[in-house]
Amino acid sequence: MASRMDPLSLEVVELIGTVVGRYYEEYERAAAEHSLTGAQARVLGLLSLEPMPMRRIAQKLKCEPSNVTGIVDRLEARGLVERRPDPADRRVKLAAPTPDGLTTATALRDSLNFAREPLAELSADERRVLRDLLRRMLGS
Amino acid sequence: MASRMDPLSLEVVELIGTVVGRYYEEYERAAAEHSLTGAQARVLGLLSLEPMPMRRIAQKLKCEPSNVTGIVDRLEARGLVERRPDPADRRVKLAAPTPDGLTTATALRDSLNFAREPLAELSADERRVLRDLLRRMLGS
DNA sequence: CGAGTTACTTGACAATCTCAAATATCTCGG
DNA sequence: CCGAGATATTTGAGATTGTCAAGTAACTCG
Repeated sequence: MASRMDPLSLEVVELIGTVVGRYYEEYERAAAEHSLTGAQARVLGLLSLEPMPMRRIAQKLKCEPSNVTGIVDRLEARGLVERRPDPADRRVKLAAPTPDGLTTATALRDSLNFAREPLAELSADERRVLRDLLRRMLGS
Repeated sequence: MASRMDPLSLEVVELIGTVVGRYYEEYERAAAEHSLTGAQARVLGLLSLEPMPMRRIAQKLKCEPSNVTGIVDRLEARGLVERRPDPADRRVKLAAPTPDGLTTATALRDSLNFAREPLAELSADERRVLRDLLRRMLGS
């Protein structure tokens, strides 16, 4: 039972919850700055790393493929993304960022302030410790 | 520019992004287990700590009060929450969990496994260090 | 008392999400 | 090679979440 967790672990979970809240808030703010919704920003960010089929976007977002159709539709309508045929399989449509989309994706990454402000509180040594603890927590 | 951030900070941000993703996933899963949406689970969780006016729920969720109306409507329709008059101000409606709502909120907290699994990797000492780093990062 | 503010709801609309069904294409056994 | 079944995407219906503007009721204060 979570209610039997020790107070220390409970506090850590509480703190992580706060981090999650701030991160999301910051992400939505950065997306809105570019007139994008959070979902649109996430898809554009994904595609800026590597074009991919609609289905794979759905897997990354953990949602139904039919949902991705609408999100990519809106990004395409704004000229940030385009659908290309997959030469190897005519069923597949590869979503890829346009030059405009790439620019927006980069600007979006740069305006995601979350990192700077909170991490500035920590020294390099502390950041290393934090990195190692997070790595172990995530089992990487 | 975020792109000029040092590699260490970039990695920490990346790791935090992963934590955020897993936490959200886990939260939605736990909510769905009780046939609740994420938003409904968040409101029920809030109210289980302390009944509060609609307006304050909106402030906590950082959304418009009109949005809260619908979410509380659905929780009320399921008998998990009730609206009570505020004796001090007849404009205000206090949302409070029913006994059923409290039970569900507790079950929800207990089924939120996020904490256990990842934190189990860390010793008590390490958890203390993590707590202190997160506290400082969040400026509490 | 009355003007202005505050709390909540309602209605219209957009975006996100799910599910079921339709279409086009691929794959593989026979 | 052909046809059955699987796969990729889209479409359409419907629920939920979110915004904004307008409406109603109740409070506050000069």
